[in-house]
Amino acid sequence: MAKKRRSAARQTRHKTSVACLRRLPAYLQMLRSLQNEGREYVSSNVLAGVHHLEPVIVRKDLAATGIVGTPRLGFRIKELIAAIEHFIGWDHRTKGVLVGCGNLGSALLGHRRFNTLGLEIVGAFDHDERKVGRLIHGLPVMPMTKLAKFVRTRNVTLGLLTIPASSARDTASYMVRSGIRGIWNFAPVKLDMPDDVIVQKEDLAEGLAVLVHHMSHKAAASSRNLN
Amino acid sequence: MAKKRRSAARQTRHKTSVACLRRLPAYLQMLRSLQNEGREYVSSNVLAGVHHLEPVIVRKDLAATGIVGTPRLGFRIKELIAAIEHFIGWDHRTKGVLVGCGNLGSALLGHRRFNTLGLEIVGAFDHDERKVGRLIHGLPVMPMTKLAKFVRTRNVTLGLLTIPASSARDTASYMVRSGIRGIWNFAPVKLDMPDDVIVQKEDLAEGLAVLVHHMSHKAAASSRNLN
DNA sequence: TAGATTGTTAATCGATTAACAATC
DNA sequence: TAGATTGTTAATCGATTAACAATC
Repeated sequence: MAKKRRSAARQTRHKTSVACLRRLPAYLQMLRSLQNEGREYVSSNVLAGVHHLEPVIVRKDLAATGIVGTPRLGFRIKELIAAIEHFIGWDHRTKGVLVGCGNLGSALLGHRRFNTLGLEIVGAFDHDERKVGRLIHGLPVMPMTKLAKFVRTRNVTLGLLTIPASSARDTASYMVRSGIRGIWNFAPVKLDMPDDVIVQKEDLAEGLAVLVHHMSHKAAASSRNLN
Repeated sequence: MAKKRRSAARQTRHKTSVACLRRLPAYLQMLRSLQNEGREYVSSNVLAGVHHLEPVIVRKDLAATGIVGTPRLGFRIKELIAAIEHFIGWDHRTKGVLVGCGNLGSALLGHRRFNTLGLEIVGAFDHDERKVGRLIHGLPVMPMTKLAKFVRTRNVTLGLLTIPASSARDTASYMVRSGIRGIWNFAPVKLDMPDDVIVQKEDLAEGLAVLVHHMSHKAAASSRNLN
């Protein structure tokens, strides 16, 4: 029986699928609000309501975090929150610097939700000297020349890249040379980085393409019936 | 032979995968810059460089748009751009209204790249009366009470939802009652909508979870070798 | 105990990759 | 023609779903 139990935890060794990782934050959000309501246990069935998921998918995802539930009761919410946070890496704060204080960059600097997501933006940088010194949501914009020292003394590992496509590649290299190990890339450019640097690309165009295609297609589908 | 040719175009009828749709914008971006360089043809091999893709994936994706290439030459860039834009629905402007002029909303209002992506935000709205009347990136913020009439007279089909989670659901319903057919949802909430309304959810937490997990895991992987 | 819910194994589905014939 | 590149069919892979035994 003890052997059985360990097997669930061992799943952690399987390479976790990106699909699973992307679903975990939604569970977390729901779990927190259930916890605020004073509930103690939750079933995979309830959690599945967070999107349009099958309960068995939820159980598979949760198993990946090493958590074990109780038949008839479900999962202990408190335990589950801790397990998911630990699994993602949100149980400790990750410090990040933001490079590129334009529209999007400024918005991210003011994004309070990051507090809930284990991310703390501790420094803002920009190439543009005219922006240097300004306060954006309480953070002073610093010149790029101070990046390397800042990253080292503050022990920052993550960088948010929010500059135009043209200079994104050079800036990213500079960030990595400064000690950054992971880049959240909001520029519409593919970054070629050494293997030990993690890059996560974020591109609004992707979601918009899916949305607009579905909208045009839905319209097409109904008018096609006229044939 | 003519029959063979038509079969490629016929692929359009297959339900297109979301994965494919998400890749198309990146091809488009590269195609445009190749066109600016004056090139006329491109191979699937070159396009594959846009991410870390296999050329055969690119050919499959392009086939979904109905385009047909030429052996040895590749694809005519001009034709290909038109085909992708048409397929996604970016060959005609989609008009959108933005609801929620906070940090993120303001940033999106100033996001010039949407011009390239067939999206034109023609109106900005907010619940907060104090924001009404302000100009954000040239657009005046309007009160929610004017939404329905605006949507109808301007023939707007798309809505960008950038308000806090708490009121997102109610606001979304109101948008749909006002005539909106598609919602680009930036609030961390699942929206339950009638089947004929398309919802595309955008959640930064997903990408961040993937990034942070990979970063922690990479670190764990190297330190694990010490055992 | 009976019943609800978990965890696991097997089946299905769809997307990616491999292999290769067609063709300019 | 020879060779590069396309388009297609078959094989592989991985994720989702179905089925069900385990268990509180």
